[in-house]
Amino acid sequence: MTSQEQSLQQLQSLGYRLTPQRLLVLAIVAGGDGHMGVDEIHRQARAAYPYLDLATVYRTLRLFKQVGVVTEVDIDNRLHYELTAPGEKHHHMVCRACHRAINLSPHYLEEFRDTLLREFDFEPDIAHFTVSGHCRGCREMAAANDQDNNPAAAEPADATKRDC
Amino acid sequence: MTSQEQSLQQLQSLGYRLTPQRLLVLAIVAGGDGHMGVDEIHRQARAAYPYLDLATVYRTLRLFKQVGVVTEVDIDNRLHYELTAPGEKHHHMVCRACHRAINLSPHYLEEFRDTLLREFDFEPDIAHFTVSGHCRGCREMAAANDQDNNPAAAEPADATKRDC
DNA sequence: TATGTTGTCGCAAACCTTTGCAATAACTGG
DNA sequence: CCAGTTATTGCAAAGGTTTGCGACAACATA
Repeated sequence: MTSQEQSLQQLQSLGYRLTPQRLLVLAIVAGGDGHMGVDEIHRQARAAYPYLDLATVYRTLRLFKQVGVVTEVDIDNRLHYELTAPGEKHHHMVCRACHRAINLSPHYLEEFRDTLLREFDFEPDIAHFTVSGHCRGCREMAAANDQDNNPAAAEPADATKRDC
Repeated sequence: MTSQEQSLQQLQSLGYRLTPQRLLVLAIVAGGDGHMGVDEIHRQARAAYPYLDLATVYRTLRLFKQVGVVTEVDIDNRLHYELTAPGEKHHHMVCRACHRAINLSPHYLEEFRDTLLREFDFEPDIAHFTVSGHCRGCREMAAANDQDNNPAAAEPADATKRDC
């Protein structure tokens, strides 16, 4: 049984129905290479089934996420989804500047999770966890720029407003 | 010099302008008790200055956040803001079920930050960090409910769909 | 296979938030 | 204190995402 079929069975066993729309969305996310934007998933899905509504895509992906079939990644305020590869689960670090996503092994979060659970009885949602910040490349670029505009003087707003 | 005045000076030194709108929003957030929703801030601000636009409130708060004057908390997909108390900085744990926010000492995140920085050269944005999950109370309630509906049988979708 | 139950769909409208733009106002230097 | 520069405003419209609702379709049962 493939992992896709497993997912479908799981959905069904939880009382959800297997609809063509869901099969389609699952197939597309599974076929994609890495995380995909909602609009891209919708576009591809429409090619096969033109009536599929965007709202349905959102609802389907939200369900898949809830059940653990897909992982949600928020990239620059846009939702992206990728198949949750069993056995190769990972979280994401998303760069606020270049918007690239870097995979992060769960190992780095487990300790954090354990601490919160132990100390506060708070169960963090680490299954869908995204850390935003600034990646190496963008940090180097920012550092270089700071050197350029070097000559002391607090740079005025527009330079400061750079995202990176 | 109060911490508010400090914030204003900082804005100015970064090249931003001190406008009545900004003073107003700052005063309201400072006057509020804990984090406030954007609409609430807007409503209160309008009482003093009816022309203030919601977009301006959003822009102002985004700026304040960027500069570190306020801390952003995402509660159930709605932005909330609170003054960044210097010396008492904290992060938040937000419960996906009851939507309450629990403060979290920075201490718990610093180690995590150091690791990411060391291992990946990735600087996480811990300054504005919110961990979502499920708090003690809601977890206990969920556990209790599971006991009720006990008699085996995978509960159908609607029970599973509960948020907590 | 026929029938009932109820989860799901498509549609349209709402939601919160961001953005483009021209007019305005805050700061700078003279 | 005045004029020039440019950050900021209000407005309107767009953006991505969610939601309410009636019609429909998936599953279970007989």
